[in-house]
Amino acid sequence: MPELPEVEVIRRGLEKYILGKTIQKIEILGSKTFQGDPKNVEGESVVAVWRRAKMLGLELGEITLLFHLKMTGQLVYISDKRFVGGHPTEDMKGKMPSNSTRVIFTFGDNSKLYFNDQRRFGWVRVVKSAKCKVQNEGILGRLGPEPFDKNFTWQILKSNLLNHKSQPIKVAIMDQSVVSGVGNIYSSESLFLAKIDPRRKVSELSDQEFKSLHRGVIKSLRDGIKHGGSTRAHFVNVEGERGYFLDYANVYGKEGYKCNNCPGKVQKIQLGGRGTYFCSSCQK
DNA sequence: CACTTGACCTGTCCGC
DNA sequence: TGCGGACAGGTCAAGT
Repeated sequence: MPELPEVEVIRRGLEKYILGKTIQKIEILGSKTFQGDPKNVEGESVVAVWRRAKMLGLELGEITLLFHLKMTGQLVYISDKRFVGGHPTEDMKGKMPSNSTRVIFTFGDNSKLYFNDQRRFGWVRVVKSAKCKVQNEGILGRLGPEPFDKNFTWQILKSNLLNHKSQPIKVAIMDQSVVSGVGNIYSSESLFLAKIDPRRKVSELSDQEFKSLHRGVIKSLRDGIKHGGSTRAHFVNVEGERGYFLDYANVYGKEGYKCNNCPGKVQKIQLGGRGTYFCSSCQK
């Protein structure tokens, strides 16, 4: 599911609600989802909630709970059997855990965090904190720069993309070693903002186009966060609320609609096996 | 070696 | 109403 904006929206919600709380109990309903020994986690307190690419870390001192939500993962926080804020979606009302709940964390104040994941691609792993922080090894090692970091310049973007010279730019920009956190929705949106045809080979792009794309990536991700993330089917924040970025998106999911920028129509094609949306009249 | 397809899972939607 | 197939936010592995 979530790309960078959705994971960041979840991170902010977790920071608000569970920072400082002690994990008292872990119930594992889907054994594949939880990797590691829950005994090492029970009794530990959350000292930080961070995000790297599309992964979330709950820092517990010596160890960290590392989450990847993949396509349909959700983290929903419930206090006293009521939603803390917002409005529960219909299918959540009165029935948590739902049939897709895989792990339930109970905190010292008896509030709970539900890890739901319909397709079971997502996971949470118990890892050593120190290893997590060393970004040159392990699971975080192959990730490209964070798009909001100062060190993510257009020159770095260009240089990383040039490791994928012959790929279509849409496929290359989704590679997590190029820039981390861009997935199928925001890649289409970034290329629309940059006015670049998603089928173009990386090797054909000019410096001006790398600059535009760099701006487009940052702007589309920021807009995603601003609107609470993208909900196609599953994404909700920790309060169970959907996100509204897709109401503002230019091309994703807009097949057949008029382009926001010209008289053309938005088209849908397949690239690297993924649905790709663009306007062939103004993306060249 | 570069690129594509399949696998991992479950659910929904669409056409017949 | 039922059935088959395509498709869905991600990432690996295997195949060509």
